[in-house]
Amino acid sequence: MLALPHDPTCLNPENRKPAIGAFLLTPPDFFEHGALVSVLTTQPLGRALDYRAPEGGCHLGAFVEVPLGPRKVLGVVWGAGKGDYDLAKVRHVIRALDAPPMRDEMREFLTRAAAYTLTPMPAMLRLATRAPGLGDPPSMRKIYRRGGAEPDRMTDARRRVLETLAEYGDLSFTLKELAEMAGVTASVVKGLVTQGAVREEDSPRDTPFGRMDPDLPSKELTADQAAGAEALAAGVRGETYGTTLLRGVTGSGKTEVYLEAVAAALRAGRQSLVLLPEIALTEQFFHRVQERFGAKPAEWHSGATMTERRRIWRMVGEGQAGVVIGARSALFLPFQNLGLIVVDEEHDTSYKQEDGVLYNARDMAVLRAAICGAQVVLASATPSLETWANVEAGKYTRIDLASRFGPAVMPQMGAIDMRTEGLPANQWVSPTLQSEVTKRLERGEQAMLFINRRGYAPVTLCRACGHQIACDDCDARMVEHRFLKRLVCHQCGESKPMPEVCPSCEVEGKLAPVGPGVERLGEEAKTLWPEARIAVLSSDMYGSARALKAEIAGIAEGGADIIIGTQLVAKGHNFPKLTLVGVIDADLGLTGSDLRAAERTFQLMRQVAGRAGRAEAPGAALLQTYQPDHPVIRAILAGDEEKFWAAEAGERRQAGVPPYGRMAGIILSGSDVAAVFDLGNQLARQDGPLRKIGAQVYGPAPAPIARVRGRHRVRMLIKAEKTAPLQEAIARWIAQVRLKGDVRLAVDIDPQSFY
DNA sequence: AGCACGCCGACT
DNA sequence: GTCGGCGTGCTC
Repeated sequence: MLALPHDPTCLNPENRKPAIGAFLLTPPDFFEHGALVSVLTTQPLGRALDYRAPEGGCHLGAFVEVPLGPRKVLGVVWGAGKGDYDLAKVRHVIRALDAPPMRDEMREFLTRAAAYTLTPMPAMLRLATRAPGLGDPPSMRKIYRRGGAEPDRMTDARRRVLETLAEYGDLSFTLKELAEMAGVTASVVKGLVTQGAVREEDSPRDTPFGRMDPDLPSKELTADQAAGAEALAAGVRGETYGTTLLRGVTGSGKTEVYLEAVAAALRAGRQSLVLLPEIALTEQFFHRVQERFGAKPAEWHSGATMTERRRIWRMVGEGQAGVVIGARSALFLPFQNLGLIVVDEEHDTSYKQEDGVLYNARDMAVLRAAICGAQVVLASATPSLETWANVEAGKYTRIDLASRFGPAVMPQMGAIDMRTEGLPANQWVSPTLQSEVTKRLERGEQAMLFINRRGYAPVTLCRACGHQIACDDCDARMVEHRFLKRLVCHQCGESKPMPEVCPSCEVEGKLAPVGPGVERLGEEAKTLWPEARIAVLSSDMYGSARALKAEIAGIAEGGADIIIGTQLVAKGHNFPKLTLVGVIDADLGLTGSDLRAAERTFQLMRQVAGRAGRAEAPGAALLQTYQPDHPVIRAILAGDEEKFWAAEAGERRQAGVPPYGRMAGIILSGSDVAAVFDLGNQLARQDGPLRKIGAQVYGPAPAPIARVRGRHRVRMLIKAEKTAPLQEAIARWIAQVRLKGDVRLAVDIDPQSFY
């Protein structure tokens, strides 16, 4: 059976069997010149190809350049050649690249991750070779150190240069650095080079990361935190696989605690990876890490430059980067000696999304750690039900952190029953919420209004003919963004200017916004509190992530009285002066048939509410709802998390859905609706391989957004028992059909949302 | 993924 | 008659 990230019993290194492919058993680790090797390329070929080892031979796992037709492509030596191809046609590897070979554990990780997510191996390999300039020789620069000779004539300037070099012993400098430190011009140094008193050398531009010192004084930990930190550190010292849920609300010191696990890994000489959702990769966070360890960690994220990426990839691979802080793709860096993976905000749904390959970084972190004998820390204030269930099942251990400020940090929760508020049309702040906000403003405190909808209004309706403006390429309504003066499609990002006349009936001046968005709420707030400083925070209103983060920092320091924000305000930012959070539409997300809706709403509400209040200024959270008796709303109000999870777990167990059953989503897409549905129906008819494992197929049905970027989308859903070998069955099932034309088929194992 | 080969429509 | 559409197949 396949090792499943949700099932650590399969991941125990002791009962782990060599997983996929017999070549992993005992392949030779070096191939002499001319020997047959099997090379996996990043081209979508579906299998590895045989080549002959290059002059000088190559190691197992070596990164190589191979000829493929008229082209040269990147590949990895995956094992001994199979010899099943006409030997006369087998070509030679062009060269082995100047990079440490891929380790066995990385090849095993990629193989098992590919099998789990049903991803073709070449696509998987691409994730692990995303280093720019992998094939290039290391980039060089000139450095200067003391040479053997003495200068013919000693001058003041020359003496200063030689003294500087003597003072710093065996350190070396660039020309600019040395000249600056000695207070001379570059020509003085050049003169000494000619004399042989200073030596000019080539040195790799990619330099190791600064040594992280685990023994610098850490922040003082409470007894509770210290105990948690020690438990995590003990796990790391054990040098075996294990996963721990580290649970604690904002302000409980989660970060300090897991940084002690990082310290333990550093002391043991092992590397650590801290995964954060992209949005949480803030300057502030890096400062904390630098403060704790006295040096900058490697930062791997989408905004990193080519030079930074190349340096990190190389240094991680040479073991010269002790701590990497990164977004999900950092999981595929070539760690040599990984001892710890922290997944912060483990419940965050952005860990699961596509960059070509559909995988959940949290689950892949567990898989990777299990393979290389590392510890995993899953940190969250509001863990996912999967993690909660794994704790209940005894697969993960659990550490709870109490708040530093005592239990009072969770704000007082209340519902505002919108059925009795008598709110006029086109207004969304109820009188009750309005007066509560006014109270905070009078006390000089901050209030936040939360609405999880970007833009001005979600729907633009023609009052003359009833037409709703939709995207030309998608079956989605376009959202007015008054800030941008445009209509935007939230599916494909397409936008167009706000029209004057209805595109359907061409009547002028009858287009009307319907429903609230964050911008419209901002407008309402301005009329309700004309004196207040109001900040509207939405990801699309700032040119760059940096600008947004700067804005948030300004607001946190008191730059606004009322904060109006979308989901992004719920993530990781502290607003110390904030004492009231008003949730405009707590019901949003409760409707629909998405099984995870309750979980997501619960987590989001807890997070937003968690922004309000500190020990010295207790907070309150008010939920505007039309369904105050809805079980999820009641659970949120009661603040009884354990009860909520237990109830939610019960319902999912009953329904046989994750994490108590297994699911997979199939997305078929193409420009011709009929062709896409034909394929779906054909798959539904030929469900033998799925029936054999007791799995059921639902669909085909149009996807929630049935057309995106001009491509029609059809969804199918597969449900199976937890122990069923789902991936193998799906692989056999889809192998029965051939894709014609531009029809595409994607498999989504453990989908985040399923309709 | 690329690139070549190959078999049917509208043009100099 | 040929130029060119993109369906099918191959790359060690």
